[in-house]
Amino acid sequence: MAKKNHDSPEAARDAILDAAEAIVVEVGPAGLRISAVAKRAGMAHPNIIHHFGSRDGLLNALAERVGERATERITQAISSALSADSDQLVDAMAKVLDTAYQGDEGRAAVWLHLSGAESSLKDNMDKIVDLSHQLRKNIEPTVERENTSRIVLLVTLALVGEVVSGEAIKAALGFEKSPDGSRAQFRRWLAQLLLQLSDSELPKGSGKP
Amino acid sequence: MAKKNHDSPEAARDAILDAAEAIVVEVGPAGLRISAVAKRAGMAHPNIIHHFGSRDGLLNALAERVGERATERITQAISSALSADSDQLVDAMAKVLDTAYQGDEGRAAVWLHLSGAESSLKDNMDKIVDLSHQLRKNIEPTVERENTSRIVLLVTLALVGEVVSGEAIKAALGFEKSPDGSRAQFRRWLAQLLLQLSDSELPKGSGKP
DNA sequence: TCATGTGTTTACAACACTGTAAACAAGGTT
DNA sequence: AACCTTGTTTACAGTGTTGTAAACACATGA
Repeated sequence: MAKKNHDSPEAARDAILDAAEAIVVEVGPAGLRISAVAKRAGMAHPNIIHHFGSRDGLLNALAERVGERATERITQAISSALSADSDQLVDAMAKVLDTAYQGDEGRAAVWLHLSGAESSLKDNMDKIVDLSHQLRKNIEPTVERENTSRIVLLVTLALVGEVVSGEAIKAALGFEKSPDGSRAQFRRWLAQLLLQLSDSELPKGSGKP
Repeated sequence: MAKKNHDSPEAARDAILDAAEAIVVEVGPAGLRISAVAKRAGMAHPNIIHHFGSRDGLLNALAERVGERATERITQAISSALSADSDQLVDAMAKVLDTAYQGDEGRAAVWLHLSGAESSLKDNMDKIVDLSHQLRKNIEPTVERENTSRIVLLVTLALVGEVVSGEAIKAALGFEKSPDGSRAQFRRWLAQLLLQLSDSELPKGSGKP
């Protein structure tokens, strides 16, 4: 006896992707077993292969969806910062970092990329750099785009590191976990630092005079 | 017929750890198969279990060795920077970053930590913060230790991110791979930025006045 | 020379996981 | 009402991986 069908293949695919995303967030990319995904989605595991072709097909589809969502959330947060008053700027910037650092989509995106799943990373990064550069130009019109790229690179790498082993490293360095503890303070600190970089003199392009 | 024995159990363990480290660097922690390690070390796989008890035992032992070596290399580089003249400081600092970012031990340490292997992370991070704070105090005696921790956290997270998906992110952001390309420039830029942070006004601890 | 210890190997057991094959169920279409 | 399409399930095959058991080889010491 077959269980109740989904109305459309899209609905089934979405249900499977939801389950897969939750599991990836929990156990990481290596631990993803399609039988576990099937159990969580309430179906038998061959159904997943029917819809996505293979385990890799599922991972790639998930990477695509998750990358898009994370990028949309981050670009939205930067856009908010773009239209913020200057006295709210630090708050808005901290929120950008919160958005990037806290979202499960971001975590899943990193995990998936880590496991070799492909996604349109370049397009997404381009959008983020564009918006970030607009923000920096709002603060100081003469800033160089090259520096924007560098700042985005630094923050992105830190984000990935945060996702991968942030817990252990922060704990080892004595950053408290509690809300409004030193971790939230760290984000505020970083937000201020990034905004300050827009104003102050950054090292020149080549590094050598 | 058994193949030529190692002289001591330590020699055998070292040979196994060498092979395991090379493989972890290549394929990441999830891809480590003890049979592959055995093949590379020129022995049969049960011998690995004989020496380390289990696959996890091997991973933990490797994490310990690799963490110690990476920490030693990094602290050594910071110590060099400590005794550098001020006109060589940027070079020395860039070398610290190179040491951290390029070493295979660093990559393996991150991979292993990622796979759940335990190591004495806190002790190693403490050493690094101590030396970094000495360096910052040399430049400006009034710097706060809290800020040193934050800077080390930021750079460490970025290092982890670099190891995990640095290739893809840098490529997506248009950083060239060639030696002396924009990646080397990025490290120089970051080195100058970090040194500059020692001089300029950093955000206050709480972030709110 | 024999005995003991241990590094090492071959053969195997047990298990988990992915992917396949065939049948079933439920909807829409003619 | 019969048919076709497709979402879904059960049963199974195949493969790869960890860990075990027992035998083997080589060194050291009595």
